[in-house]
Amino acid sequence: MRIATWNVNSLKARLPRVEEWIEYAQPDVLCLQETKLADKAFPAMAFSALGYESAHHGQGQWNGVAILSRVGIEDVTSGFGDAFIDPYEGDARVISATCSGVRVVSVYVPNGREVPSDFYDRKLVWFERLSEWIDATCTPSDQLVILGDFNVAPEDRDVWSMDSFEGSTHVTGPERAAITTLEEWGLEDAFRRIYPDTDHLFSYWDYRRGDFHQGRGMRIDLVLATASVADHVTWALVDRNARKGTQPSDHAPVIIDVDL
DNA sequence: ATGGTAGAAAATCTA
Repeated sequence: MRIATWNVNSLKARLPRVEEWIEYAQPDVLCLQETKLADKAFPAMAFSALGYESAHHGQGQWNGVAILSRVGIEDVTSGFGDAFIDPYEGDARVISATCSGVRVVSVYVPNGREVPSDFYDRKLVWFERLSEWIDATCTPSDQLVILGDFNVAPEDRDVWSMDSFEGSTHVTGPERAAITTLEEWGLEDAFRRIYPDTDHLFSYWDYRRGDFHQGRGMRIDLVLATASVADHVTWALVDRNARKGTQPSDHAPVIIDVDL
C-alpha cells in the first residue's frame, strides 16, 4: 500500500501537476493540504477519472484538506467533532477516512506565524486538541496514519540552518514537544524508519530567495503511524522532482510504502 | 529595517 501526502498550495492552481504526479507516482492513498477550495469546487471528477474516490473538507479561500483513495474510502469525518473546541474554529484542517482497513488522517496544522503571538499560542492548543481527539477516537493498536503538513520540524537536522530559525516558529521546544506527545501516545515518524541517519530531507522550501535551489528547506510534512503500520514500512521518499519545473507547490510530496 | 515569491482575492492577507 502506497500512502502519500502533499501540501499543494491551491489545488486550483496545481491540478494539472497533481494529476500528472498521481499518474506516475501511483499512490493508493493521497492526502492533500491547502486545497484552498470550497467543497463544491473540489475536482472530484478529475480524480475519479484517474480511478480515485475522494473526500474533501474545504472552506474556500484558505486551508482545505482531502483524501484520495483507490483502495476504498469509508467512514469519512472532518474536524475534531463537537466534543472538542477547536482554537482555529472554522478552519478546514482535518479530514479522516478508512482506506483498506487503515485509518487515515490528513492534517494541516496551523502555521503559528510569529513567536510570541496569539496565533502561535493557538497552534499549541490545536496540537493539544489533536492529541485529545486521537486519544478519544483511536487506540495505539489501530492501523492508523496521521500525515500532512505539521508545520513543525521535529529535529535540528530537519532544517537547513538552526541559526536562521532562531526565534521562529516550527522549531520551538513546545512545538516539538507536541510531536513528542503524539509519539509517546503510540505514533512514530514512519519516514525515519527508512532514513534513520540522513539529515536535511526537506519537504518544504520557501518560494523566495531561490531557497529550493539553494537547499534552504525544512522537513515539516510528516507521516506519523502506529506500530502496526510503521513496522511494515518498506520504502519512503520525498519526491523533490515535484518541487521543480513550472508552477510547483512550495512543498514536495512525501511517500511511504507499507506491506500490510 | 524586514527582505524575497506565490496564491488567494480585489486592499492586503497568508504562508
